[in-house]
Formats: sequence, structure tokens, C-alpha cells
Amino acid sequence: MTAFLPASDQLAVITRGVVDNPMADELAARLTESAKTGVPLRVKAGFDPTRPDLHLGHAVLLTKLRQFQDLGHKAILLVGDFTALVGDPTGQNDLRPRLTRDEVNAAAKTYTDQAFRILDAERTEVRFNSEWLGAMTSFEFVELLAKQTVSRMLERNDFALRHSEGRPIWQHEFLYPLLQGFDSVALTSDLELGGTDQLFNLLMGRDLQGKYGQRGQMVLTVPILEGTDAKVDDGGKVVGKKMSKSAGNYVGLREAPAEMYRKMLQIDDLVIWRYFELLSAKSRDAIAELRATEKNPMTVKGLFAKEMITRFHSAEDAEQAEGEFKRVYSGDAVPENVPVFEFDTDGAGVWLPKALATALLVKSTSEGRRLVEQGGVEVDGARATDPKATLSRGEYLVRVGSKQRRFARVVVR
RNA sequence: GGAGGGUUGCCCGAGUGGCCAAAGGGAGCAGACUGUAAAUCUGCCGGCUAUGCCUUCGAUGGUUCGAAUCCAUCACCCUCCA
Repeated sequence: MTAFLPASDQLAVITRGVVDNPMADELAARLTESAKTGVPLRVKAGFDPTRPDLHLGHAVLLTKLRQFQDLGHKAILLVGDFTALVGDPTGQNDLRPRLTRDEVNAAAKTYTDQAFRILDAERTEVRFNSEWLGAMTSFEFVELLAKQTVSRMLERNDFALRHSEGRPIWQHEFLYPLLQGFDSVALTSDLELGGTDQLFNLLMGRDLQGKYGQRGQMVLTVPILEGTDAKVDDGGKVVGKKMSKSAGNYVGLREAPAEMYRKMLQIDDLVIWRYFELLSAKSRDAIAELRATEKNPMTVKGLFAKEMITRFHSAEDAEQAEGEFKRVYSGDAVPENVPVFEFDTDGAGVWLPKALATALLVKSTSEGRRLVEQGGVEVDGARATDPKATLSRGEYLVRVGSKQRRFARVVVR
């Protein structure tokens, strides 16, 4: 039997960074109850495996789940392999492309590994919702549909918005909240965590559980992390799209340390505090003190980047990433592991834009040509200016851009 | 089932027979400036070893010397009526 901390101590941890805690009283009561009986709460958090990579945005939620785990509660990681096929309309105002079974399986496969960079694998219950949703009969399915009204579904913000603007709402999108809610029934969940955009779906779970004769789950929502391209407006508020791979403003949990470091250092000076608040293990007081004393934004971002890389890789990787970044960006040094591309031309040479495209530094020879014309290309440290230039037999170090600084070694024979 | 409106490049959105690879805005990229960021200014922003060629304006056919623009059919979306 697990020994639980007093409910008040647990609450202090649990409520940090939480946005919505609509059943605060019930939560306190049930923590007390659980501490008394020694029965842990079943805490559910789910992700749909729509993309093969988890990123820092997911880490916010997983970190919260980990906290429950560390308090002795049962963490349930739900992999929405069935719901991924349906597609949650959340966040997008229009239909998102449907995924194939293969895409979902591929994503689900790498998924739990990544989650376990944050969760303790030993103590996590991993479940896939195809287990029950895939096994449902048509009759059971209709029973589920009969538990909710259309008008209630239309209360959901993005449905209401689309409905009023005359944009399409598809039947399968409409179903999504019911399916997610049914997961809570199948798992007899006591509490579900989700992003703020999930509030409707989470409450749907509570509602459905009641209709299936269960004690309805409590819900907590955590903030949606803005992407690395977010800004701070005049009022000091962080504004920006949520972090997502499709928006290209993410830091993936599986990314190489050097890449993570670069991305995190390029976060806006003020936005970095948002990241600290949502992801750092530092206490709020420690963060406030840092903010008051450390005025160099580069130092602040470096601290954050190192903390994250240490968590997802190792302390050693974090040191290396920092060293590499300083060499490459602050000095003129070349990163390690520059990809090498060889061209066999019988001495004829390679047209520079062609070489750039082949080395994947640019998308097309047209783009390569443009970048040369704009002075964005260096060969062996000297700016290339002639878009018609040809690299003759030899070995070259080619660099494109200064923000991204893509490098390649080009060997011409 | 009926009537009407719509489908343009990454996104929004002009364009109703040649001057359209297609206005404008946003996003993005490069340069200058920098601290890696922001702001600002400048340039680019379908492909092709290129003063030209090829592909693109929902799809397919057609009219025409010539179509994103006209016609036909199809698909999809929206609105109103039933």
C-alpha cells in the first residue's frame, strides 16, 4: 500500500501551472479519501498518435502526469490509436486530413518510448483505445450516441464558431468528444488531464461516466504551450500559435541535443519565461529570483536549454550542445558531423546551385541560385556571388544562411 | 428534392479572353543591423544550367490564334427552401 502525503501537500504540487480546476473541492476531498484508504487515483492523460514525434508542448502535460505518479497515484497513458483515425477537430477550424492505419501505427510505436523520457515506465499503465472502441458493436455505438444531444455538442467552441460561420462540421468530427469520453468509461478514470482546449472533451468524459453508472472523473487542464515563434505583446502577454510539428515551431523530445539547444536559444527573450513556468523543475520562487537577477537573456535561455536537454538526453549532452552552439554561432567554427556529398563528374565540375540542391541545403536549384545572388552562400568561408559558378574537382565546405546555418561538405571528383 | 453562391500559389485574397507564373496582405527565406531574439530597411518567395522552356488557378473535355477568365460535364463546399 502506498503511503500518501497529506492532501494539502499533494494539492500544492498538483495545482501548480494548472489553468482550470473546476472541481477543486471534490479534488481535495478525494485526495483525502485516497490518502485514508490507500487507494490511488486513476489519472488519465491521452494523446492521439497523429505525428511520430512528441514535443515540449506534450511535455507540459506529461510532466503533470509524472507529478501524480510521484505522489503515488496511478498514471494511465492512453494512446488514442483509434481516435487518431477519427481526428480531433480541436485547434483546427477546418477538417484535418484523415490518417491511415499505417501512419497511426507507426506513430504509436515510437510514442510510448518518448513519453517514458518523462514518465516512469514501470509505474505507468499504457492502454490503446482501439482495445474497446475497435471492439464496439454498432448497437453499443448507437447506445453511446444516444447519451448526448446535438445541442450540447454544438456548445463546443470551435463547433459553435464553425456552425455560425457556415463552415463545414463533419459527422466524424462531431463524434470525437464522445469517443474520447468513452475512454474514461472504459478506464474507470478518476481524473483526466488535458490541455485547456480539451476542457469540453474532458467534461464529456465525466458526463458519460455518470450516464454509464460510474463516478464521474475530475478534470484538470494545463496551458497550451506556445511555439518557439511566439512573441510577447505590449501587455506582456504571450501570443503565438500553439506548438506543433505542422507549424514548424516545436522542439521535439527526440531531437539531437545540438538542435534542441539552437531552437531553445532562438526563443523570444520574454517568451522564455513562459517555458520556464510550464516546464522547468525549478520552484516558482527560484524562477522569480532568476528573473530578478539574471539580465542576460542568452544566459537565461542557456539555462533552460540545458535543463531540458539534461532531462531528455543527459547532462553530458547538454554541456556538449552548449559548447557546440558557442563554437558555431558565436565563433566561426563548423559543427561536428557535417554531412558529406560526393559528386562524380569526371572532372567536369558541379554547378553550385545544383550542388546546394543535391546536398539538401536548399529545396531547388532555383532557390540555390537565388540565395547565391542574395549573398546567402559561402564556399570555404568566402561568399559566393556568381550564380553560374561551378565547383571544380576538389573538396569544399559550403554554408547556407546565417540563422539556420546549414553546412555540407561537397567533394567533387 | 428545389433555388442560389462558391472552389486561385504555404494561408488569406484580387483577377471575368492576350500586358498573368497570376495584384495586395500574412507566413517564410536571404542580406544589412545584431545577442541567438525583437524592431527596422532591402531583396526574394513554382520548376528548369534559363534573356528562353515547362507545369500551375477543384477535375475532365470543348470553343478560340490565344483561357484562371467563355461553354459542357463531374466532384466537393456553403446558404435558403422542403
